[in-house]
This record gives sequence, C-alpha cells and structure tokens, in this order.
Amino acid sequence: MTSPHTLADRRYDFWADAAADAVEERIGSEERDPDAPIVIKGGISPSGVPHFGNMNEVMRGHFVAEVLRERGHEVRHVFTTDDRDPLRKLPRKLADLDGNVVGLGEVDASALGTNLGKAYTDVPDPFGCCNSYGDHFSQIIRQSADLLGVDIEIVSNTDLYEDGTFEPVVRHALDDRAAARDLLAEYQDKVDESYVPFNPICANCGKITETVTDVADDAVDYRCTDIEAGGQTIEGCGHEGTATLREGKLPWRFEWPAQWRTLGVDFEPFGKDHAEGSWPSGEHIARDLLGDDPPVPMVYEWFTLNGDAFSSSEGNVVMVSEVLDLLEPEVVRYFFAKNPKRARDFDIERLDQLVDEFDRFERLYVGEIDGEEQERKRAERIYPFLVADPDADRVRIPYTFAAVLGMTDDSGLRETMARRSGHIPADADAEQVEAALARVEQARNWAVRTDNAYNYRLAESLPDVEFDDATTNALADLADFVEAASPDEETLQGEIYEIAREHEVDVGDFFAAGYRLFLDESEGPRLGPFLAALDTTFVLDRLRLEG
RNA sequence: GGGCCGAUAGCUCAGCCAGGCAGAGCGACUGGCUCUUAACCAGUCGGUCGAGGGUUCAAAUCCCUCUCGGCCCGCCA
Repeated sequence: MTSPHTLADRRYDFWADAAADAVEERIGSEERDPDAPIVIKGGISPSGVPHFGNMNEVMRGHFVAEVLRERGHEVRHVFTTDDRDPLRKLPRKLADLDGNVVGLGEVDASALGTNLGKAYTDVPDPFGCCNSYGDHFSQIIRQSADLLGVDIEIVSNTDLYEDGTFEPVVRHALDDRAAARDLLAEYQDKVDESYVPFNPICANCGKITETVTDVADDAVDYRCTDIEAGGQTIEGCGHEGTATLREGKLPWRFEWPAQWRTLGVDFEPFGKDHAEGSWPSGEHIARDLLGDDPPVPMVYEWFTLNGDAFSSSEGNVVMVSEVLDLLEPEVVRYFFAKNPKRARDFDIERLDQLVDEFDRFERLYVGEIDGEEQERKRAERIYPFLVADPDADRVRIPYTFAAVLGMTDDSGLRETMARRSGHIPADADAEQVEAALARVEQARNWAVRTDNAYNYRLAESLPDVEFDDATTNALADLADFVEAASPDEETLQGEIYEIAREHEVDVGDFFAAGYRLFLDESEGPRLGPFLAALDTTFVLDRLRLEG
C-alpha cells in the first residue's frame, strides 16, 4: 500500500518538490513509456457552484506540474469533470457564468427536481446558456482555473464513456466481475453476489440505475429500480431494457482507476475524504484487477471559510471570481502554495494578514529584506511559481493603505496620497505607479465587503455639520494657513495641533471635526498627510464650510 | 468502536523528514517623530511547542499512551 500522506514531507522548502521526486521515481519504472508526457490529474463533480476550496484540486496538481516542467519534463495537466455522476440533490445555491450567485428559487427548480438521478450532462442547464447542468458548472471550473493562471485540459467523463474510451475498461470489469466484486467487498460491506460494477442509464427515464439483471459481451440488461441515496429515494420507472457499455457508468471506486488507466495518470492530489476510502480501494483495484501501477497520490487538507466548513448547502461558499475581487491572483496562489497537510482557514476579515505575508515573502525573494535562512530559502524556491515575471522593482502598497486609498475614485489623488505617504518612491515611473495602484481596487472591495476600519469614503459634498465658534474659527485659520504656506504633510499635521491649542479646542475634537468634514466619520487616517494630498481648493472650501 | 491526519506566541505561520539555544511576521504595549488617529522609527511583552510517559548527554523533533478537532470505516462521489 502506498500511503497518500507521506509525500509532503519537509525534505524540501517546497512540498511540490517532494511530490515531483515521487513522480520521477514512478516514471523511471520499467513498465512506463519514458517518452510519454507526465500526466497530472485532478477532478471534481460539477454538482454545483465550484468554490474556492475546490481549487485545491486544481492548484495542488498545478504546482507539481510546474516543478516537473522546470525539471525538463513534458507535463499534461488533465482535469476530469465527473459529469456522468447523477444529480442526487438540488444545491441551495447556483451561479451563472458571470459569477453571480443565485438561489434555487430564482431558477426553474422544478425542471431540476424532475431530473434527479440523471447524469449531470443529461440535466438541462437551469440558466439555459450551456448544453447541460454539467457543462455549465464545468465551464465555471474552467473559468476559475483561468483566473488563477492555470492551464488545464478539461476532460468530460461523459465523453470518455460515449466516445468509447472507457469501453475496454468497462468490459474488463464486467468480464472479471467476480474478482471485482470480491475486491470491492473488502472495502464495502454491501457488495454481494448480485453486485455488478456497472450502472446503466435507463433508456426510458434517463436515470442511472443500479439493478443489472444480465451481462452479455457488449451489453447489460437492467431493470430501472428505486435508488436510495443521501437518505432519500429516487424512484425508478420500472423499465426493463438493454444498455451498451457506453450507456452507463462505472461506480466511482472503479471509475477512478479507469481514469488513471485511460488517461495514463502519474500523479493525482485529492482531498482527505478520499484518503481512507477511495484511495486504498482504488489502488487495490488498479493493481489487482486492472494490472496497473496507480498514480502517485497526495492528500491535501481542506480549507475552511471564515472558520466554518465550505458548504454549498449551508451557503458558506465563496467562488474564485469573488476572491479575485478581493485579492491579486499571486496572493491566492501563495495561499495554495502553503503546506497541503495543514488545514487552513480562509478568513475574509483578515485577508490583510495574508497579503502582508505575501508581500513579505516577495521582499524576501527580491532581497529587499533579510530574513532567517529558512524563510529566505522558502521564498527563493516558491516565489517564482507565484508570479510569472518576477520584478524586483515592483512596488507594493500595503493592503490596508490601499484600502484607504479607495476612499476616492480619483486615480491622480490616489497616486498623490500614496506618494506623499512614502509608499511610492519618488523615482517610480508611470508603469510602476499603475502596477502599485492596481491593488487599490481589491483592497477597496475588501474594506467595503467587510465594512472594516479601512472603509473610508471621501465626502464629495459638505456633510451636515454643526461646530461651535471656536472650532469654526480654528478651521478657518487652518484654511488660511494652508492657503498661505502650502505646507507639506508634517508641517500641516503639526499646525493642526498648534491651531487647536490656540483656539482652546480639544485636540481630539478638532481632529474629529476634520474627519467629519472630509470623511463624514469620527476617525480616519492621519490628517496632515491626508489633507496635504487633497486638492488645495477643495480643502480650503471644505475647511471654510463653503462646499 | 477501528483507522488516518492535524495541534508551536493573542492571530497567521515557519521549524519536525535527518534530535543540538523556542523562531518570524502581524497584533498588543511602551517610547519617538513639535503630533491620541493610516504610515514610519526604536524597544518591550508574549510559550507547559495539546497532556503525560519513554529513549537520549540533549526531544517541538524519535517511540508509547491519552485529550481535542477534522476525515474515513454505510450509500454516494
């Protein structure tokens, strides 16, 4: 037995190197054609909205593929959408191709409900934009991978059945069904004498059935009986018919090894749910039933979202497209480059922490800061897999400050504020500035979404304010000072204190007045640098309560 | 009940394979910048490495037992 847990050890600074070693060892074995490209696979059922956690299935394999390519191998990254699986229950939430999540009530749910038990590719697309339910969600999987900069070859499981690719394996399993049955019985109690490792599709109602009554060379007879699944019963129509070996599916425990064989899979990552169930039986089936060498396995731990399990039914999901509204792709990739053996929480409230961690990682890589040897080595090894064209001159504005810059939509003002705060160096060219400010969009979205302390908005017009005479006079004095002295940020910051004292206005209250005037908030960023960055005329009018 | 994986500072995580001073960042706190507020600088605090035992000159690291959490051991995938 091959343990799927032992690959991601710490022999390397990057776990993908350890996995790549195991793959290289495998392809060196004698039964494998050394010239054939290495095949890395992942796969999920297009059962509903593919969420951020599902991307483990894409990203973990991706890094291993990239490491192997770096070592000079030709690598195919194949991804099966297990779209011949039957629709078992209706998800509570769906999503259109533009990433908008909608409730089940917003589509024709009854049209879905009547299709329970059919393969995803035989269920109509509730949005009407793709050929089937399965195609719809496979398309979103493809888009999600694209957004993360990962190139995968998506293979439809249904196609593999219909075009005959699977047919020899299906025949093999049926011919050796006694052996298949004995083998699976070691893992599943319910496998009995009547078990046949093939589920035909009913020609009458289209459901995937479980009752095979006879097996011939190129076809099976079946009766469409009730199917129990997930505590509910999907009624069979009672039809008796004959199905070819292309008109049905292998049970998952057999289907997985069938994919390995037909696609020539060398490496496959999978979630921990498979580690103690599907993997041992799949490995056994591959070796002893099919006579194949199973791929190198790797288990990854699951992510949680804001502390709770990802759950489509509970609605605790976030899609890749949503995440990329909040984070740059390289930061997302960084998250997936961490040790897969560790369960991780994807905490939206604290994305700033993740971004800060990435920024530090980047600075370690470009040598801008010095860290401990270990973290420096990790950065040197892993960073190139996160960013296509590492740029030592890349300017990163801290994420939280970028969120603050989102208070205005004026890009010129954003640049001025960033420059004056020292986050953009004086000699930065236009291209660097644009790249540095790109993050503002995501950071602003984050601040708005979480409505946190960085969610400021520049008050476009004079807020409804009422100040006492001393404060009003002090503000007017401040305006005069700004007009006369064109002060830099620090001078202005100092003068705010000075003027508050002169007018015997409490310093805290005076600052609060400033924040009220410009942000309509009681607190805000450091006022001197903030006002210094704003358009002078605008500042003068506002301080004089004129607009 | 049996099996697998995980647990290191308030938070996010390195370190474990192959034993050698308990680490980083962030946060917090203190101080600095004429200055209670984003930023910046300096410093401080912060640990029963989940618990207990064993091996060892030496254990976060190796071994055993236990606790807690997740997953698997029905079906399905």
